Amino acid sequence: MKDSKIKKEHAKQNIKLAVDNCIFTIKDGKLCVLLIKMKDKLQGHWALPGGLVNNNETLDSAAKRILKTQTSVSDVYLEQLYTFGDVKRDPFARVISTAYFALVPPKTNNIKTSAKYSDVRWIPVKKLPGLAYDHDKIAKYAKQRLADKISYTNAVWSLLPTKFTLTDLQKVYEIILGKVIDKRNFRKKILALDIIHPTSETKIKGAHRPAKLYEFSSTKPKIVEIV
Amino acid sequence: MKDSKIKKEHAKQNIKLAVDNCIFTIKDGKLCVLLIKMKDKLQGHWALPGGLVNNNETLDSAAKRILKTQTSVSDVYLEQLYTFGDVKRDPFARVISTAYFALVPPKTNNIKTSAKYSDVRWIPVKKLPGLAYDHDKIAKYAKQRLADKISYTNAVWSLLPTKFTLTDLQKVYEIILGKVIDKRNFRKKILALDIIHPTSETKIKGAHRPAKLYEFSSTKPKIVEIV
DNA sequence: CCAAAAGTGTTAACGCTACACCCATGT
DNA sequence: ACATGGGTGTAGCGTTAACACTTTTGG
Repeated sequence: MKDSKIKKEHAKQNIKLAVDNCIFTIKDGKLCVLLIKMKDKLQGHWALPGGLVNNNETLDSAAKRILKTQTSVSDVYLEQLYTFGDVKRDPFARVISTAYFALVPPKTNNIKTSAKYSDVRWIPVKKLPGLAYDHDKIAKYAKQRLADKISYTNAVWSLLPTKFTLTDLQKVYEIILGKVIDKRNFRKKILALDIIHPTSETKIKGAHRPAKLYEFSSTKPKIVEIV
Repeated sequence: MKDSKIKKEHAKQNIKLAVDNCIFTIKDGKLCVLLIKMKDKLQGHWALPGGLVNNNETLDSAAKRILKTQTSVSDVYLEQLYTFGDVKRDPFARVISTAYFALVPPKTNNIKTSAKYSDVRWIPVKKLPGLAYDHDKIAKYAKQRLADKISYTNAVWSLLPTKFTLTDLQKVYEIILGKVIDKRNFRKKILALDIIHPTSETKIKGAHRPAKLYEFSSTKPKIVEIV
């Protein structure tokens, strides 16, 4: 009895290590997550793009490599989110997964399926299908982190094109935080922070006054109180 | 050439998964970290208590088990910190480690070395020796998280005995944040938050007015703006 | 009576919130 | 001229930061 317990504790570790990426963008005024559709096991299910870590790469580079291989998305700033270690999170094997998340600008539409999956798509977070493994949990966690993050950093820059109007910017905040924001207060605050500045260009769209286009002064990560 | 690369990528994953715990307390007015002194490999070096995850346990329970086994510390709320995945962080093998951190009250002095290590001790963070592996990095990260955490939650309760004076409480904040705080403003703010309440007891210590003893109204995690 | 820490209020500056109208454009 | 979204200011309120003296005790 005692022996078997000791034996169990000292059994050779047989755990696989994976990363999963939760990538957000804003598309058609909606917050979307990048999902892949699975082929073999769990066929037809949607999941976050993820995979096993190679022996000779860091976690960060594994996340980057897997994202690129599975979806063709590259050059994004991936940030580690959390490591999910429940014993049964993967029904086929013991796999622990470190989740990463990132924000990409809306133009990132050059997503491509790899041979390993049957589809890649941006899915609105409000219409997420049930995801494979514990990816629902990961996505929920990531969404919360996103809301926190844009509230106290300038991270929102990576969800916008290089030039944008103040209304565009405000909409991003409203979509992610899920609430309406007062236009005058928002502008006052964001301009006072000195993280964006106007360009000489304007955006003409429809029968109304053209909007001034702004750009971010710096895309270096910066802590600021925004909302 | 191309073949060897593909082979490498598809090589069987051979990575071990560990947890490391960064446990804080306040001792003699100093912020301290719980360290173990190593016996075999890296003999004589200090390190955070850590070890490999078992096949049939979650990450959280691994952290708890390892902390108890190596130091006899139990019943603490461990929170996941970050997962460190550099390729060379462990010079002997490829080991990825998920770090946890926790705060314990100063009375936790019943720490005991296990046979596997030669010592366990509370070491002031200001006097940390160079630690084994990448544990310096982990400890630094944990210290930052601690400062953040006590600033916007009631987590500080787990660093104090059940009854404490307002001066005790203020000292904890000053030690962790590394700055002096105005006594009147601090008291006003902390009392307005309604997370502590006075008891009928006082603490008499030395030739001066006795201090009222307080307790926490709740030890449930709670988000509050403190400093 | 002296030393040592406990305890206690007020004021000024700042930031946040709420709120409504005119502007520039295309049709 | 009208419809549409762009753009702007202010007043009241609450929060924060700065600041110094009295109280209670033991020796």
